[in-house]
Amino acid sequence: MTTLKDIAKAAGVSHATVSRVVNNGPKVGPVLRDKIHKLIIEMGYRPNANARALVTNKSTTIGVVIPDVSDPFFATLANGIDKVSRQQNMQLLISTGSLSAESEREAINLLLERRCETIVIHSKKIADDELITLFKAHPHFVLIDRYIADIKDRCVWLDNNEGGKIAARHLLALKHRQFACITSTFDIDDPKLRLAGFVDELAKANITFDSKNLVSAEPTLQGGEIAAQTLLASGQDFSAIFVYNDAMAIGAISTLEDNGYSVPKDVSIIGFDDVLLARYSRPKLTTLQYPIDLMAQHAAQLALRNSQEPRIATNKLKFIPQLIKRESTSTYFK
Amino acid sequence: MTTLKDIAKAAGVSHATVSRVVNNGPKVGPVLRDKIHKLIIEMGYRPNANARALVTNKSTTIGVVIPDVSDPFFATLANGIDKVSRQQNMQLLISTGSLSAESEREAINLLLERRCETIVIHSKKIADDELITLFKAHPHFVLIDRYIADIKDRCVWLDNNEGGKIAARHLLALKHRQFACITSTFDIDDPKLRLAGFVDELAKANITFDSKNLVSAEPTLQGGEIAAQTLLASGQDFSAIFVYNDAMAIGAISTLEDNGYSVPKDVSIIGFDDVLLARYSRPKLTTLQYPIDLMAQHAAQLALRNSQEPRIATNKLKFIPQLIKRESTSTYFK
DNA sequence: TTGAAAGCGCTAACAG
DNA sequence: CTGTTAGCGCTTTCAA
Repeated sequence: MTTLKDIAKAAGVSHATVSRVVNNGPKVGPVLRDKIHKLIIEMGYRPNANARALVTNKSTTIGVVIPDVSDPFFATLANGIDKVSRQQNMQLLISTGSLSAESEREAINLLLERRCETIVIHSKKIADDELITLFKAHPHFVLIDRYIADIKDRCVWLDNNEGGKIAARHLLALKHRQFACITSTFDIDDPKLRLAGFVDELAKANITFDSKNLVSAEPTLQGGEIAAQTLLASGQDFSAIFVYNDAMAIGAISTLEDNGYSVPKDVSIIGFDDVLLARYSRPKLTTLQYPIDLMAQHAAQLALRNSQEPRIATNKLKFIPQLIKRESTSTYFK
Repeated sequence: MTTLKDIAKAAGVSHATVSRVVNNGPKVGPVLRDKIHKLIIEMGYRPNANARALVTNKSTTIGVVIPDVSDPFFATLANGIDKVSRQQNMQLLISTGSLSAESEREAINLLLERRCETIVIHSKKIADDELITLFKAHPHFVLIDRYIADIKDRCVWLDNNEGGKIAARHLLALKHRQFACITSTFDIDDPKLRLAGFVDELAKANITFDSKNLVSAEPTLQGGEIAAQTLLASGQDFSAIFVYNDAMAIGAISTLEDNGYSVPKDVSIIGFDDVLLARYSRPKLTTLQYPIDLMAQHAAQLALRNSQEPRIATNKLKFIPQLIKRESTSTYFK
């Protein structure tokens, strides 16, 4: 590829001068400037970003650690970050670290080697302690979708617990009194927090959640189908189900309807996340919105701000899921 | 950040030696090697990828130009590339260039500056000529989702025309004789090719497609809803609709059902793409599968192979959409 | 087996 | 306004 020197040689000037015109630097004579500009176009010169990064110690790159690009949730997350990075003329470097501590660590390391300006990390598997150490060492890291008290001003997170409470209040207001829950088998905090919030809120209304009505499965559509089958087979009574996420909720609905139960007439269902699917399932799904796009944008802004001194953390860090009332929940009357 | 020199100083050796142990290079004494290894861990050394890229002229980066990370189609594309790049210890640099020639160009340039090992480009707006010139200048580029004859051994593409034909054959076999089409207003080739294939195949069966039954809208769910309304309002007769993509098809279905038409009983609908939604809509959508994940993997492999001499192009380049028969189409009988 | 030295392409003083 | 120079962190000969 053409380099600064090539241009300099062709123009009969020093490479410093060429560098100046490339960077619109301090005054260069208009004649020279024009001549060099022409040469740059003609010879198809493109500055080498690596060389630049090396000398300036800036990389115009924002790194993102996510488990999987194709998952709509993470795709939306990445997109949120991309939106703000484009505004700042930065680029997205994605490092996929799927759900093991080892691979998350590896993903972070790769980004570290790239000397990204800043890094937004979605990590569910690395332990709190390790993350805390890591974040102390790298002031430009930001954690998304997870709250750790010791580094709380660098966590952009959703209050899952509150989400569970909101779900409970919604169903309670609809006069439901017997509940079931479908949760995820994945060993992360989110399902526990959502469930705990839900159960706590029931308790406040003097309802003890019967753990026989709790079923776990994989957090997928199929998982939801299976969980609903289990629930049905158990012969327990319930008029409403709080489901870990929308995919499972939609799976559960299809099982229920296949078994002659109508949603919401016989059973109310509430999901979590508000993915695209939720809006177009039949019945349309009542759910709790996970504003991941917005959160990602905030995380990116925070990250960018943290990457430069002085660090000011005025960002919104904690997000509350919002109830999206659609058609899968209704008043209980029997 | 810690550098090679820091480690060298701490170990009392030259930085060349440290470089050797970092790269498992030619024999370094086992004692030294151990000592240095320890120091590397202790001091948290991470090689600077930019410096490395500069000197080796390799970047272990694979660039991707797509309009939008959050669109499930492109997210899947990116994921396909990510899969093969991970295998090769490469990383994904995403450059979003939305739907204007200028921004696509800009996205490519940014990747060029990064000296990516190779670049997979999804471009719908840059003219053929310009792309041809660009590709001649950069033998490591690969074009995805578009076919240009002059650079055909570097295009990984779907035969959209054939897709239209397959749709037509399917509906014809189901005894439909009166058709409508919903197409996209976006000024790219895909909708035209799909439609042309569809119409041509009808012609083979001696059916002239009535252009009054053709409606265009934005290629989104809402677009599909609107298009179906227009179709309904026109009062034309048809028993089957070939829709540009799944999102529009699902939108069309919801409009039809809201207006008292049952799918597929009254109207058969066939989509295109086979996105996730297609599998979980009600009725489940009959559609043509766009194997974008697979295509992206092939593109990445081709790209990687093209980035090193000698260039051998043994890859599969042309893909044919496959009919996925679900519930939204059925035999016509009236 | 190890070190010295050159240089990748660029920016940023510092001179002139 | 322009050139000279040093050096970013690293790999890679070439010597020792």
